[in-house]
Amino acid sequence: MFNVSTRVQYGFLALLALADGDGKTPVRLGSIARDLHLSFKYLENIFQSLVKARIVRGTRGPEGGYVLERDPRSLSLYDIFRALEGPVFTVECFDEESACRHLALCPVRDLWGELRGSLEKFLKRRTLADIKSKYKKPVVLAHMEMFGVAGEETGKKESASI
Amino acid sequence: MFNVSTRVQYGFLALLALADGDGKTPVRLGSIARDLHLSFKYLENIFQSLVKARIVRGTRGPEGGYVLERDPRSLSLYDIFRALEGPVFTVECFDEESACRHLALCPVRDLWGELRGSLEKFLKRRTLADIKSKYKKPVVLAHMEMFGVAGEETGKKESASI
DNA sequence: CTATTTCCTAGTAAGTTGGTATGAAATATA
DNA sequence: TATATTTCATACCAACTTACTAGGAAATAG
Ligand code: FES
Ligand code: FES
Repeated sequence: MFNVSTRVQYGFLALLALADGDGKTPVRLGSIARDLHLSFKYLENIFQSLVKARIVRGTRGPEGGYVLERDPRSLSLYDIFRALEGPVFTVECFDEESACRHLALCPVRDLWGELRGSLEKFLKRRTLADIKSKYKKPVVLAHMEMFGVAGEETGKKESASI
Repeated sequence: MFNVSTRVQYGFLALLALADGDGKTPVRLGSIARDLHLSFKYLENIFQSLVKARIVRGTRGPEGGYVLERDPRSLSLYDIFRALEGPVFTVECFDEESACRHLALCPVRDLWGELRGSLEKFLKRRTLADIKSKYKKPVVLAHMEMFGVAGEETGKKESASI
């Protein structure tokens, strides 16, 4: 089965939030989590993988946050999958431990190879910049509107209503 | 992540074993399990799904076994995936319960749609007959040789060596 | 009647997914 | 220097999926 994990879905959305900015001023996870209605803790978890893969760079403390470390035009969906999920495509026949991997000529093995190839080709072709430029409106803003949130970015912590 | 489950791998291999035959005389799971070095019980489990999906038909008793119920030229890899794994592609954004599914215009949502499309297109294009005809040698025979098994189909239960 | 083979319903151990919890380390600001 | 803020690091957990196994009922050829 092919499942796009929530790690990838949320991570990708959050990366678009970084790409929406000017690329210089760090974006806090707190604001992304609020805007996209996602778990802050889970986003932190996800972003540690992105840091390790050198896709983003974080700076701590007040005025801290994350910036993209790679050019969105060369940052592919494949890179993001690899950073967040590890291997993109698995099949027993390709594993070291598999009994059948020594059969040189096998149409079934070839089939899995082609499937992997087609999948990777798709993922490598799409970059963060491609997706971002697909519609005029910033993606994060669009999702905020979906939740009926007013776009107050530096707002005063939505008032002390508790 | 995309994982081709062992259900699909083994099931596909076993279907090729049926396709290797004349299409009339039933093939027993016992012989397939022996030739491909797979678990008989697991194959039974897998074939129940194939029966339910009307891909194969079984007849019980001695001289029983399975035959293909569908033409290999129209039996696609997609059909086999569906029968054995259920949904081929899942992503939260497409689910009923997902928070974001009501956003009409979303480049990210479009991206997942394209990914699904590309995957399904690949799987629907390949048929059992295609793969079978890719090499001259029957696929099952090739795998048997890999295990160093002599091709004795109706053999005498590999002698009472226990 | 008996051996053989599929059919059917369960169950289960290991791995993956989708998160939480807790606290340490760094840093801007006062 | 003290403090609030933010990332960094490690560990944990519940629910779900995967990859099987178990035990027997039902059909059928000889
Ligand atoms: S060699 Fe792995 S399926 Fe044929
Ligand atoms: S609507 Fe689901 S990701 Fe945008």
